[in-house]
Amino acid sequence: MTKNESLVQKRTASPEERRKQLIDATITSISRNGITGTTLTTVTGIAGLSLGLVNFHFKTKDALLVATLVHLAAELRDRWLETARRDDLEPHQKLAAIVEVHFDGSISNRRKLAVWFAFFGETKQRKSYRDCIAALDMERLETAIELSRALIAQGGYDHVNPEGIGEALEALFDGFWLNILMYPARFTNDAAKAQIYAFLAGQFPRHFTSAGPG
Amino acid sequence: MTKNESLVQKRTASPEERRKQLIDATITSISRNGITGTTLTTVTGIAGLSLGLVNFHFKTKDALLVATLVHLAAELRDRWLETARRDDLEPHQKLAAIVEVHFDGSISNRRKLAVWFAFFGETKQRKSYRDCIAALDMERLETAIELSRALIAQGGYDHVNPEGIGEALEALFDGFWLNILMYPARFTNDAAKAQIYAFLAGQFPRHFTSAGPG
DNA sequence: GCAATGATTGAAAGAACATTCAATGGACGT
DNA sequence: ACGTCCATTGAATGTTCTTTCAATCATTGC
Repeated sequence: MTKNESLVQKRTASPEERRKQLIDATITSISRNGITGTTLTTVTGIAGLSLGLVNFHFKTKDALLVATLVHLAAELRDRWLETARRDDLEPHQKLAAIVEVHFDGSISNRRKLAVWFAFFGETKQRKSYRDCIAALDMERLETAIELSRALIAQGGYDHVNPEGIGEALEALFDGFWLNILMYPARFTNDAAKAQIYAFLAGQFPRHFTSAGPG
Repeated sequence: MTKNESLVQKRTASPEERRKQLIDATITSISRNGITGTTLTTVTGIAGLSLGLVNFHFKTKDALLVATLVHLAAELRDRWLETARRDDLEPHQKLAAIVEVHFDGSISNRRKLAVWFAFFGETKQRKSYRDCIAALDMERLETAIELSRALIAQGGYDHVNPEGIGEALEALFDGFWLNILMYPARFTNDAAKAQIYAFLAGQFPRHFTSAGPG
């Protein structure tokens, strides 16, 4: 009795729905068990689906992992590109918007960060992971360099090196992410933003204060 | 014939020697194959030893992995503590020395960085990894904060937050390491040092220039 | 030389895993 | 109501990997 507590989940769903559901379960599993401890059994267990479904919707386990990374990468890219493309913003406001996106709680939380670093750890080995992340990182790096160049022209910052700013921002994004993942009691999204603004204020004092875009 | 090209390796060696040799092979294997692709067969194959030896010198595979991380962590800690303890150096020189150690080629190379990030990716799961790294990171963070405090007192930097400097340095170390691992063509040890000095020059202009300690 | 001790080997056992697939079930059009 | 199509299930398969262990070998002390 009490057999059928239906409405919880329909037995069949569209492939897109199931794929999304399995990707979501993969994120949860990697954040809980690491990539080593993530098996098709843990993923389907979390999703409440049967073992065989992964190989039906994705061909292989590896394809599921790649799809998971692509999902996260696309989500992040969409979010920051959205603001970088607005033409009602000044360069320094766009730079600030990119910072805000990277430390927004919907992007920068331990569940998702655990997945990023799980893949970083495997990166040397898996070319497909590399390629997927590299394109996004380089696009972001080039964007930050362009915005820095515009700022240097605007503000007469003669001794500032735009490539250096871009590279330092990449390092700060990844570095704060890692520390937020590992030491959440000590490192928070707000503190990360504050430190990055302090860095930018040191380089572009007429456009940034330690509190944000000036 | 040509059976015995001896002198290459004695058949038996001291446990310490073998442990060191196996840890070294583990680093190589993780950097080549990732942590997922690292098996006792790949490790012993690289070391030129037989499969059973790992379980003789370490009890389990997991113990070998932990020992590998401990080895790297101890190496790094010894190196930077050595300079941080010297009493012939000024605070800003000690800070600079810590930066130099972290981006010295014997510490910051892709072979070893791959191992660090392989473990970071697994960190949430494996408590022993966490503990081993956390102690080192916090010790380094507190040291940087202390040095910043001394610098602030010396230089009259009223608006600088020492905790923030320490946290930003942690992020910059990890972030540049990750980018050196992933994009060695774009990110180098020298460029990382230059950017970190630029950051410090922004905060402590009377003690640092973009070229290093002033 | 000769035991005795400890290191080394590799085959075998046992566990965990990805993948396959034949059988089942449900939704939807007619 | 019925048939078709596709999603779903989970037992079975075959592979890979860690761990064990009995046999072998080298070294060291006597």
